[in-house]
Amino acid sequence: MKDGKEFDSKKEDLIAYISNYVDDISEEERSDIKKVMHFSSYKKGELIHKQGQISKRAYFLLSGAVRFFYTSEEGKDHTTNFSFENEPAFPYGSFVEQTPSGISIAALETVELIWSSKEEFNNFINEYPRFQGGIAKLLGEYLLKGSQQLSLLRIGSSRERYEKLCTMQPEVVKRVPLTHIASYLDMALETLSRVRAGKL
Amino acid sequence: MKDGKEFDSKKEDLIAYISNYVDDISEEERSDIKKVMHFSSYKKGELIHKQGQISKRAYFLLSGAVRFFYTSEEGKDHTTNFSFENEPAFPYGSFVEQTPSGISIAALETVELIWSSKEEFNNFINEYPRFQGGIAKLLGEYLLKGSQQLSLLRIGSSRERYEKLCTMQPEVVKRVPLTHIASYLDMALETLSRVRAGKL
DNA sequence: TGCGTTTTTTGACGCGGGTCAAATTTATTG
DNA sequence: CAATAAATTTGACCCGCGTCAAAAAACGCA
Repeated sequence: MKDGKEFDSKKEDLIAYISNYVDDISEEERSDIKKVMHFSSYKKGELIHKQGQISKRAYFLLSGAVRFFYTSEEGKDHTTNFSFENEPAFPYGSFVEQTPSGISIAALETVELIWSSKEEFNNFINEYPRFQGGIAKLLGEYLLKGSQQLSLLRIGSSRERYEKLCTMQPEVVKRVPLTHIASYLDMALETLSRVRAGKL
Repeated sequence: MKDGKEFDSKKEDLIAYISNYVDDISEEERSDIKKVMHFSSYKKGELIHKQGQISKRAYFLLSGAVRFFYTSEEGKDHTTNFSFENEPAFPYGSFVEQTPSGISIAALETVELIWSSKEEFNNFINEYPRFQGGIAKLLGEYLLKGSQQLSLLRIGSSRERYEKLCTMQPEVVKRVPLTHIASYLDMALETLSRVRAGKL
């Protein structure tokens, strides 16, 4: 929860990411980006954001992995996405429109991240409007990619879906426990286990 | 294919749509938007865009309905989206990055639309950079909504998925032939038919 | 290192829904 | 309005995968 200039170097990761979408970020801009970003960390299993709450912070992961999921009326968990280091991780719609989010975010491993509050974020965009288009595009692309992947992963036999995941998101297969992969692929844990054992 | 000022009034629909994302569009801006938009129409069944080609035009539907789909290696059709009047309809990633698209777009009914070429579109954004953020957001939201809906529609039993579609996209149920609805919901045509008959 | 907890595997059983085939209804067109 | 084509329904068959139960393996902590 500490937050000093000792983390400035880590914030460079975020700036590097943004610079793919906004050209020639000046020294002043870099410095102001760093000013609005704060450091936090979470332990494995902790909730970073809870379904139903309004997102107050835009997170960017420095290390670790998180899982996006929602709980249906019947009380079942449905994983909708994963994020890893150097990726944004927050409920976009909820943050932008300040409405209750449909999803929770939980740490799968120890997570280090930086974040900006909605207020700071808005102030920054007002100060530097040229960032607006780029950041919208950046977030748009990131979210769309995730959402399209999910759609793709949900057609075909269980074997096919697992194989798609292996090629499309090898990182997930390596770092995420089977329960959550099964939930992400929308199949029973047992089925996933059998697919991996080559029995299906 | 004709394109005169007789269609100016129809182009207002597009401007109305954009004005949800860009404030206070001036008379000059309106007029320049109209200048870069052209009119076309397609008959039922015609291809508006073909999988594998680079998208050259950004379409906005004035009337009618279209279907987005791709053909897998095995030659099967997979419907991924529908668009109706007053909605954009083009392969966004392909248009933006000028890369081959993964999807085709076909007219489900007689379609009237307006479009802007990539070149005109770019010129317009360069001329009026304040539109960039808003348009990125507009397209981002539209695409994301579609993609998220698709993910939702692909979990649960066939009956559940059909019921979700009825509440989420009643327009689709009304106007789209069963074959394409079945493909969209990723279930066999026969299954969809039985669900509707209450036999499943 | 040993014990308890969590994760993953394995087995048995049943049904939702896919596939193939054919009938029936609804559109299209001369 | 007949005639052909297209869309939708119905039936029979069967297998992929969900569910329940329990064993085995891997992990976490004292």
